[in-house]
Formats: sequence, structure tokens, C-alpha cells
Amino acid sequence: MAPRGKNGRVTIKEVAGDAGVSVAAVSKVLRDAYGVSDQLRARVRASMAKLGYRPLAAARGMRGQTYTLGFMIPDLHNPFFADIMAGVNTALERTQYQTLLGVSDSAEPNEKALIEAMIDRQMDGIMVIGPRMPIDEVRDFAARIPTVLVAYHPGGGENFDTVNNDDQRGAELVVQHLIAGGYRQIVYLSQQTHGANLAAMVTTRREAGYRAAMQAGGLARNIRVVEATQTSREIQSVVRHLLESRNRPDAIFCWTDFIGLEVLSVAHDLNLSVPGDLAVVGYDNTWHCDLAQNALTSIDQSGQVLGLQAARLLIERIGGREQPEHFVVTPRLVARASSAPRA
Amino acid sequence: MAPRGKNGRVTIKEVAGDAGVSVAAVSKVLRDAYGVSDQLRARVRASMAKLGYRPLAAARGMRGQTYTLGFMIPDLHNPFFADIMAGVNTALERTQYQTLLGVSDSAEPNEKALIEAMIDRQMDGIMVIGPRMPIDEVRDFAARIPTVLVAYHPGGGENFDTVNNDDQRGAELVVQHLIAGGYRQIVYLSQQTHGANLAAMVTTRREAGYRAAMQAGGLARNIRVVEATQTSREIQSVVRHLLESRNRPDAIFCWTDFIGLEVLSVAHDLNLSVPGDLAVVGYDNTWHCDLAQNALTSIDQSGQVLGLQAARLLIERIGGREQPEHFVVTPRLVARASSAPRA
DNA sequence: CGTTCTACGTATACCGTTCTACGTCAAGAA
DNA sequence: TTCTTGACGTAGAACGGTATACGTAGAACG
Repeated sequence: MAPRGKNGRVTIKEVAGDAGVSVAAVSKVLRDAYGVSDQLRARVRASMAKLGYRPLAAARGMRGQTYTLGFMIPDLHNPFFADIMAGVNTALERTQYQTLLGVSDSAEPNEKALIEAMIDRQMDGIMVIGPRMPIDEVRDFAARIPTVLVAYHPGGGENFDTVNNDDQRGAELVVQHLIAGGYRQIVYLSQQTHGANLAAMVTTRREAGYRAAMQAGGLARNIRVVEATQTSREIQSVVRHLLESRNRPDAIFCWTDFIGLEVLSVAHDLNLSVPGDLAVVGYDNTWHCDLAQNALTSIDQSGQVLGLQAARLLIERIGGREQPEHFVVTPRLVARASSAPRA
Repeated sequence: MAPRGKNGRVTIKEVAGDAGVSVAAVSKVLRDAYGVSDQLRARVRASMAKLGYRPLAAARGMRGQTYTLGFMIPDLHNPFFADIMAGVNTALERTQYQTLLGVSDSAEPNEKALIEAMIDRQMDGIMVIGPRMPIDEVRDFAARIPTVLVAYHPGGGENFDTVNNDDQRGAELVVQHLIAGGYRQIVYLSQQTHGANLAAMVTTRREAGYRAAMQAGGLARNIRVVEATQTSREIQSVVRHLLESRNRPDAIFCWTDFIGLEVLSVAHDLNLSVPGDLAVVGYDNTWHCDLAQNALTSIDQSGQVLGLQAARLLIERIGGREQPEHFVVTPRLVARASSAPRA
């Protein structure tokens, strides 16, 4: 009988036997390696097709590549990451790479465990989206596996690539837009950082942009930053508290869209009109912003482009590039009803 | 020098050397296998910790397990899948299994490629959520790898487990609720099936429930099923066409929530009041339904429970169970403003 | 006291690829 | 002819674990 693997899997040996060549020759065909005649290649290809052979990634990983790329996303609820992944898939659909996702739930221990797991599985490269871990840990990982970071700002001397939009600029656009619309009591509703306030995190950059633009607009005294976790319950409670307080803001700038949706909901519950009593602005311009019942002003950083570029950089880096590259997209404000100018 | 792997990785040999035991002994400790004294176990554990050893999944996979579970989800935009994954993670957080996700974008070729890829990577088991492929293909895969299906109805004689809610019942609840509220022209807005109309697909079951309940309510003549793809543009165009037609429906039942959100948006654009002019109901009861600006009536099938049960079944099946199990949740209607009774 | 368990470790084949080193053959150069 | 050279193939050692078969020592038993 032909040499089968467990589960009756077709092995490279069987293909070699069928084609009447050596195992090494089959391997060469598989990898498009040097030193195979067209004739032999054709013969091997035919046998592979006939037998339905598929190389075992685990075995390949022991010496060569696994043709697997790992992606870490912070959570599954934020649709922005879906946009990024759409771009990634566009870039990768013609390659033989397979992409697998891990979800960290925005928890630092999970992030590390996940990346370690990806390294353990001999992935060829990883793309890490908006992590919370400090930069020297990222460097540690990047030393062991080709790495691209998205939504994480470089600080110089990286051994990995980054892809971002100019978050500070984006936040400035928001604040300028609100001030121009007649809003003054503008609150920045930030992601919870647990006091880390990493320079690399997008929320930090956005806060910097917010502060700078408030200052520039003569509203330094009105600067107010509030943090909230990602759970619906807590966001609503924080926002409710904010909107019921004595000095209620007249505009809330949320670090990401889905927080903005929660704000709209609370405003609705409290019978506040948007934008009459309160303007709301988000970030990322995900598809929810466009729904008429939300009509949420937001910053477009074109997740698709980010994902596409990140995938490109990752492939290059796997290919051997060592110098870091940092791709930056210019953000663009998309104005909608939620922040229309005051009467 | 100690025997290191590539990238200077610590190998099992090095651990064995450091602990002064055989490689086999270390492997046993790793797998909690039979025949190791507490003393030896402790010594090996200490060496592993000291050296920061991590077993290489690819190497383990060649003979044993990879401790990796694969999950296929149809798309990243539908938040329902996030709920399922939350339940999965709850069930798995105390185990040593690592979960990795693949996204099929609801395309059948992608589904197959993805599952093959997971098998190639020697995953210990897979969980497939709401696939479009016919049941005999599922059976094929299930013969090669422990498999659990979620949101895919069994037809008898399975070699895999399933986890579902009673979709037909859920749809009946919706229609009964709408009829009781005084609605008569009820349209079912279904997922595009490309004419496949697989008995296994949830949308088919929901349609069956819709038809049955319409019939039972004496509204057989009003039955009307419309299909739309998942792209925002097409959904909006289909809905707009529907709402501008001569015989405008007074209620739309959407096969999943995010379609419902699009319907609300179009209604808003057309200045139709909800539920005055049009009632809207979704399915899955994702968090968006609860937002005040949506207030979308929906069917709760508790994704968390589904995910939890599916994970449990998968672990059991990996453990060796052969008989199929089919877990079914009873759906529950959550009424909100979008389908309030007519005046 | 010899025999038989049982508990614990070790030696080693094996998993399915990749990759290095080497052999062979034909064509061209000297 | 003889020697190079390059193109093509092959043999076999890795890769880092797992699992099986076996050895050994001490305890229990008759």
C-alpha cells in the first residue's frame, strides 16, 4: 500500500511514489525551488492533483515556512477592525498565505499569550492591531517574528513596521470643526488606559490633538477628558453622569465610533436633542455612522487602506526587509447631522 | 552549549539537560501523562520556568495535539458572532487550548479553503459558524477533524455536533407579535441564498416559521419574501424599493439585526415613522438593538450560551465522543419600540 | 527467598516536510 | 579526448516534539 499519514492523509511520499520521483523533487515543486525541469514539474503537479495532496503545514513549519499569517485584533465588536481586515484580505487573496485571527479582548495578558501562541505555531509573520502593551515588549516579539503594527505609533528605532493615520491631526480636525460650529464645552471621551497613557496608543495621540486644538481655540480652561471602559453598561453610566451634571458639555468627542453610538443613545434617553443640546463626534467612520438614525460625524482614516498597506509591509518584511517603514494616512472629517452648526 | 532551536528557541532537549532527565520525561510532564513522580515533575517544571521554555506547536502536531482550535465565522461585521465568541472564550479560558479565527466572508469557496487550511495546520478541532456549504461537504470535513456547527441545522445521521436556537419558532414569535400588534403586510427580508435554500441554513428555517405563522394568522395571501446580500448599498436599495412601492408593507422582519438597522435608516430617510408607518424586527438581539435611537425589537437566542455549549461539545468530541449531540436554545422575543402595537 | 507486580524513567522510532550535500549526465571548452 | 560547468535529481540528515516499548528497582505476596 501507499504510505499514508494518519487519517489516511496523502503524504509527500505517496506523491513521490506515484510520480516516480524522489521526495525531495516533490518538495522542490511545492516550493517552486530551483532545479526542476518543466517536465518533472508537470508530472509531479499531475500526481498531486490526482491524489488530492495537501502539504501538512505543521510539518513544513519544522524546517520551512507555514504560510500562515497571524492577526491580533483587540475585540470583535468594533467594526473598524473589520474594515482593516477587508483591506488585508484584498492584499492577500492572490497569495498562498492563510490568515488567522486572534482576539485579545484588549487585555494585556491576553495580548502576550496570543502573540506567544502565534510564535509557537511558527507563523511567518504577525500583524498586531491597536495593542496596549508597552513598546519594549513589542520590540521583544518583533525580534522573534516579522511584525507590523497597526494603530500603534512608533517612537524611533523600531524593528517593526507601523501603519497609522495621523491621530493627533484627526482630533484637531474634530475640535476645529466643533468650535467652528459654535460649540465650546467640548469633552474628550477616551479609552481606558489604566493610567498607562502609552505614547504609542491612538487614544493618547487623539487626546494630544484635542488638547492642542482646544488651546489654540482659546478654550484651554474647558479641556476635560473622561475615560470609560468598553462595556456598554459602564459607558452609558459615565455618559449619563456627564450629561446630568451641572456643567453639562455641549459636545462630546468619542475616541471611537461605537462609543459615540452609546452617547447618542443616552442623549436620546435623556430627551436631549442632537445636535441642539449636544453635538457628538466619533472616530473611524465605520458604517454605523452613515445610518440615518445615527448620522454621526466622524473621522475617516480608511481602514481598508490601512489594512492593505499593513499586509504589503508584512509580506515585504517576511521577504527580508530589515529597515522599519512607517505608513501614515491623512485623516479626513466626515461631517454629519450629529455636529451640525448651532443655530 | 545547550541545544537551541532556530531563533535561539529553547527546546525540550535543553530543558531535559537542565533538569537532568530524559527528553521523554519532559514530554510527559508537558502532557500530564502517566508515570511521573511529583518530585520529577517539580524539577522539570522548575527548569521549564527558569529557561522560559515553550513547546513548539508544529512539532507537537506531528504526532500529538497542537492544542489549537479553529473557528470559522462568516463575517466580522455582524456583532452576533462576537457574542458567540464571548461564550466560547468563557468556556475555554481555563484550558490550554488556543483559539484562532478564520473569516469566510460568507463565500462557499472561502469556507472550504479555510477549513482545509485548519486541517492542514493540524488543529485539534473546529467550530464552524453559519456556513453556506451543503451538508455532505460538512460531513466530509467532519470525518477528518472533530467538528461542531453553530447556526446550522442537522438533518439526521451526523458525524458532528450542532448548536442552534429554534429558528422556526423564533420567526413564529416575531410574526405572532406583529399580528397581535395590528400589522398585516409583513415582509420577510432574507439573507441571499443564491437559490440554494439549504434546509440547514438558519434563514431557511426562519422563512419556514414566517410562512407557517402567516398562514396560521390567516395572512397566507400577504406572504412576501425578499432577499438581499450583505452589502449596505444593496440592502438599502432593496429596502428603498420596497418602501416606495405601491403596496408598501407595514412591517419588515429582518433575518438578522444589522439588516434591521439598515431598514430603520431607510425609513428615517423616507420620513416614515417607526413604528407608526412601519414596524421593524430583527434577529439575534445584539447590543445595537438596545440603543435608544434604534430600539429594535429582536429575538434573543443568547449567543453566549450557544458559544459556551459549542465549546463544551467540541472539547468532548476531541475527547473521543462519537455520537452526535444537538443542542437547541429556545428563542425569546424582546419587544422594543420599533414594533409597538398600532394605535 | 524467589516471583510477580507496580511505579517510574529512559531509549528510540517516528511524524511529514525542508534543505544540504552530493551524484550523474550532457554540452561546451581546451 | 579530457576537463569544466551547469542543470537536474536523489539520499539522508535534520526539525522538535510524542508515543511505544522496555529496563529497573522496590514492594507485596506466597
